[in-house]
Amino acid sequence: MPELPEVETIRRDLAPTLVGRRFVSVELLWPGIVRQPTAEELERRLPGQTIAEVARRGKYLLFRLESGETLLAHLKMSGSLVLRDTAEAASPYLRAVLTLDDGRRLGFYDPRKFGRLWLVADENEVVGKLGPEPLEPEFTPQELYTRLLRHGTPIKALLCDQNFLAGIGNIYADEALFYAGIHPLRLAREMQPWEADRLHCAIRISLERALANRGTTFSRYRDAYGEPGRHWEALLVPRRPGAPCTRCGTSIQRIRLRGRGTYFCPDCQG
DNA sequence: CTTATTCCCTGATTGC
DNA sequence: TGCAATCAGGGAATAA
Repeated sequence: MPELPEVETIRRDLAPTLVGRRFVSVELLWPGIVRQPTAEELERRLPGQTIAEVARRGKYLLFRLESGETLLAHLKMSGSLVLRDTAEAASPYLRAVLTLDDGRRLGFYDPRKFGRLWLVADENEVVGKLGPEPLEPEFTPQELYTRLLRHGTPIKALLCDQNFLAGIGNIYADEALFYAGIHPLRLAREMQPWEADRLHCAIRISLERALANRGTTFSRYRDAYGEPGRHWEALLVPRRPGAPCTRCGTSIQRIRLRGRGTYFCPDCQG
């Protein structure tokens, strides 16, 4: 479950080695990984293209190419992108290998086959509808408050909606709401201005703390070197029902919201 | 326009 | 112990 901090960690790992490099070949061990165009067309069009920039939008990684086209990758639940200078160890989960002109290889591993690749002329075809980037200056408490009022849905569901705010998923939505002291089922349009301020701050701090620890690994997430992140131990909300709240010791509750496990402290987030 | 539900996929976990 | 059923979840597609 790579979310913004995990994808940004991978981006920072990849950018210095990939910018200026050229793709020389594409090997699709599971062609279903290509969402757009067809697998055959991506195999034909990507080789020979040089990487101008490695960017991120929400949970998407963007490899902007000198041609103006963009290669996009989404890791979804269980994907990882690992850079090596030798051939990959045999793995049943290796779905694609992108080889670069310096001999390095970018392996896309994904046990659950949810992850996808796109090669498009206009990246907005894929990421155009995403909400604001929470760490960018355009995301302000005032803007958050105004937009919260337009929704009659539980705040947790809204935080996970990529068209409302890009990059937050199940874990960091729970973290931010805990930090802000807001119950996950509170309706967005009932939020008070000061609560939107606290939430805005809480979102940023939750993401920045995780980024400083190179992301949260609790099962599969790996950085571009194949290493786990260190943030699992530093999460404010233990993701086990009945575990003591890190702030007050009360038993952490688990509910199901939109099919997602939601953890919160009934005392701190009353 | 909004919000809610189903489905994809497979390793891990739970239940009998 | 073993095997089947259930769980986990990001987001597209679909329904309302």
